[in-house]
Amino acid sequence: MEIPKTYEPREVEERWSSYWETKGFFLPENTSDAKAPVFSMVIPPPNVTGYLHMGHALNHTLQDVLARWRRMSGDRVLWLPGTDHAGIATQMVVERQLQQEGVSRLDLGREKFVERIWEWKEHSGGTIQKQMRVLGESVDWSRERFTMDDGLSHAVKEVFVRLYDDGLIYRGEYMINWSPGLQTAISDLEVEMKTIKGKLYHIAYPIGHRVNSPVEGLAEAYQAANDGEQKSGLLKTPGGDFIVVATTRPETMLGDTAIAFNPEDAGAAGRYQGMISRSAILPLVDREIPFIQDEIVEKDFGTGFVKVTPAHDPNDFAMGKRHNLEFIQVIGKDAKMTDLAPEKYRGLDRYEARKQVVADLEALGLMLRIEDYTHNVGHCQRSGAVVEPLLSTQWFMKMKELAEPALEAVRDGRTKFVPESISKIYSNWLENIQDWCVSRQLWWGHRIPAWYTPEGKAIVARDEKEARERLVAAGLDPNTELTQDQDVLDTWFSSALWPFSTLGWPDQTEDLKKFYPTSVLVTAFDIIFFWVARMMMMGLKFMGDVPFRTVYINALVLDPEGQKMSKTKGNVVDPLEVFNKYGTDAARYMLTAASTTGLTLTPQESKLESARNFANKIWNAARFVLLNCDEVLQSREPLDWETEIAPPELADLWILSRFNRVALDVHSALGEFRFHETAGILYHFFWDDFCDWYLELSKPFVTAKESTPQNLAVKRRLIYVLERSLRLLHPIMPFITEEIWQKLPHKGESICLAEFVPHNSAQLDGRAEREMNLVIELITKIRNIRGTFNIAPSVPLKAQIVPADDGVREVIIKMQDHIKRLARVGEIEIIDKIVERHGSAHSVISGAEIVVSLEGLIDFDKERARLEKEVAKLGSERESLEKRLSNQDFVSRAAADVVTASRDRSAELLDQIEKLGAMIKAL
RNA sequence: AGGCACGUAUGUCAAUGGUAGACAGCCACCCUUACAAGGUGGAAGUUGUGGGUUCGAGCCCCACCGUGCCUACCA
Repeated sequence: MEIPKTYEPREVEERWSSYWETKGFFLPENTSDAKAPVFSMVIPPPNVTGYLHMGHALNHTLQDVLARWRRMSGDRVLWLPGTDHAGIATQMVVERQLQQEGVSRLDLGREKFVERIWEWKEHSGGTIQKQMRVLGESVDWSRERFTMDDGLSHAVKEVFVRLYDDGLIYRGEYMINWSPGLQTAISDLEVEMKTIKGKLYHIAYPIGHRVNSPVEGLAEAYQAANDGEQKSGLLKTPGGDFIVVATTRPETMLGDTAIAFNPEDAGAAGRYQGMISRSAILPLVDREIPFIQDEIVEKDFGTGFVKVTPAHDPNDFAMGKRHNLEFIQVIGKDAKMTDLAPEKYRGLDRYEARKQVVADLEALGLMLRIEDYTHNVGHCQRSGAVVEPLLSTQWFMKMKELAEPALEAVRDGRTKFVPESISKIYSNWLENIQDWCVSRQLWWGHRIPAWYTPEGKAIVARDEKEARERLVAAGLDPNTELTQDQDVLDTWFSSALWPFSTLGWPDQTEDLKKFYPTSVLVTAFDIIFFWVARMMMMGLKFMGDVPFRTVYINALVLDPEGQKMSKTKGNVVDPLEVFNKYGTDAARYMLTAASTTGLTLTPQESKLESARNFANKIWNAARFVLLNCDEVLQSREPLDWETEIAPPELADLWILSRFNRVALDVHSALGEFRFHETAGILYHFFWDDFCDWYLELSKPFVTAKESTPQNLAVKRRLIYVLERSLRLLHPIMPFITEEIWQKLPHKGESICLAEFVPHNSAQLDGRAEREMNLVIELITKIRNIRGTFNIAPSVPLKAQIVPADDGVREVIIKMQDHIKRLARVGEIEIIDKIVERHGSAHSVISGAEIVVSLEGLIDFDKERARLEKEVAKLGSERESLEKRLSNQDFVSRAAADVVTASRDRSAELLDQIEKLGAMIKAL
């Protein structure tokens, strides 16, 4: 048999991923037991324009680990894949394409444009799906969904209509976030606040008089008025009174319809007593605007006067509503000044207008001060443009009523977050939730199912036919002309339905009954609000139950320097490159092992190397077995542990016990999403226990030329443990385990469907573990001596061992051949008492004393130092134990088993210290 | 501004209130018949600082210093 010395992942991976998919192993129907428990997950649908990034790689790996583990544990597993239509992103991609052809989407028209997008999707859209296939993710491709599919679109309409009928969706003119870059409204969540260095402009507004020619000296007067303790924004001059307001956006003053100040300033002792009865004349516009009092204005900020632009600022909008102000929209959707602005400014871009307004105010002497000012400005997440708060008619979803059940479901534990601390963040957001603007001025997406009569009355219905029926019901002419709303819904609207729309809702399908609620959602932290919370609300509203029992939040993947990855920083790591370089299994292992309790994950080259080495270790352990166990491997039937030819020996009982403990631990760790621990347990079991000890112990029998019954039994058990270990490793490292498993005696078509090893408590063997630990410790101590004195491995040593009791004696006799070989000792003598001390090195373990003859090799200073160091180490441990034990409070208050353990340990330490002391003395 | 995390070996991270571990790196010796992507042994820590609770604190509480994230927004 030819087997390469190092594991070559690439060739292996290609073979198995296509095999798995062709065979349909990942369909839940594949589970033979129709009554088996169900385990279901929906994938967080990636953006259809996207390609796999490290975050997906982590997210998908963890889901795959869970899916494979549950599948092997006998569950009917559904892991449903799909993508979302990413309205804005996708439209942008195709628009950019058109731009290169010199065509705009408007030239093409809506229908043709949407056709183009579908074409694009068919040809270029499936990148992530292809990547997922390469990675062998165990999703059910037969159930793949896309948010723009007929079924899911149907669900979207149904939800919209029902929410509307329930009064939870409404249309109205409100202040929304307008993205001038994208020419659409966006939701609050899509606005990203960035700190910007801007200016704060202090502007004087005249009270009760017009300013037609430049005013002198106002800036100085303003300076003087604010020099002292008492600051004031009211300037009295021979030419008349002025008030001063400050703004970061001077161009909006053209739309001012009031000046506001805090009611306390208006009171008897207030600075601005009496102002309420006066009015200002808006410079450059000459509009007379009133003063209003409003709590929202802070007295201590600036002058205490605030200009109010109800059509261009969310706070001002609220004040406008409260005080019945005029809403004058001076900036349009194209971010240019409208016809409602004075003629001079019309058509100017908002920033051009700002310059002009500033210049004009300066010319009039009304610009009193311009200071540097750092503040936060909303930017459109997608286009980067500065968001314009605009008054606009849009569709909204009422959230308060929907949020309450979603809060309750987490409070009462119907849905659990892992880690638990996430639930606080979730609740906090839901408790302060605002209504959701769901309409988007795009062409790609679910068109809003609303029709308008020529008079502008909106009829919400599933289709035009139903809209006409509803016309009749409303007593209107069914033949009246109807035009459908031009807008589409936010992509997240359809994503919010994902856990049930993908399963066939609103039809009561078998899948829906079987797989809803889903068992687990694995997702990233940053879409808790965008997605998780909204799914909770929609699931509870339309399915009457939570969409998932557990939400596991995976870590945020940082770059190797610990920085957040971003395209602008240019530090994005392509997971496919990493997976290619180190192998998919190694990369998966690294990601799993790095999934600790923290919220971030910093992949490191060294961790990947270590993971690759682990894969190679597995490969070579298997290589050893495959190259040496021919006669057993010829049998294709799985092997039994019990074999009549030779009874299990200590090492066998030990590894079996260890294996069962590990199987048990892995089960419970995965059950609680402790991925890091799972990876660690398996690593140490396979490398330390299986390779370093069990496999090493087996060597004399396995490599022996003659096949005695004992040799055969050892080989059989070796293969037995290896095959089962592969099963435990499979969820994390699917490819290498499949590759090897297929070469071993096994049952079934694939390790994917092999049983995930029932742990057998009866095979836990504390005695075997204790005895084997003694052997391991003994060998380690002798190796330690060899290392200290730099004795080459080729030089055989002579060891004497003093067992503490007959049990130990028996173990040493039983294992002496192994001990000799692994410690490279030529001769072992079991003695009752140490006689020859001079010229030997000594060691003490729990249960035995060891003497290694080093005639001519020993360095007494080194030996003394070594023993004294050991004494010091044990001594300090004993000291602290004794200190504790002499404390009456400890003895009386600490748990009994802790006290007992401390006493035992202390006695043990004393024994060893005394023995070591005697050894030093005798040197 | 408010909220939430986090500060542990050189790096990245672990550790139900019971004397701190892993991986990588480092030092020494070894190509010992699966693997040098390996083997054997070793060195490395006042757990950010200062208090408190407790028989006992890396872990719980308070304050401070430092770092990160989220939410909101101040004109």
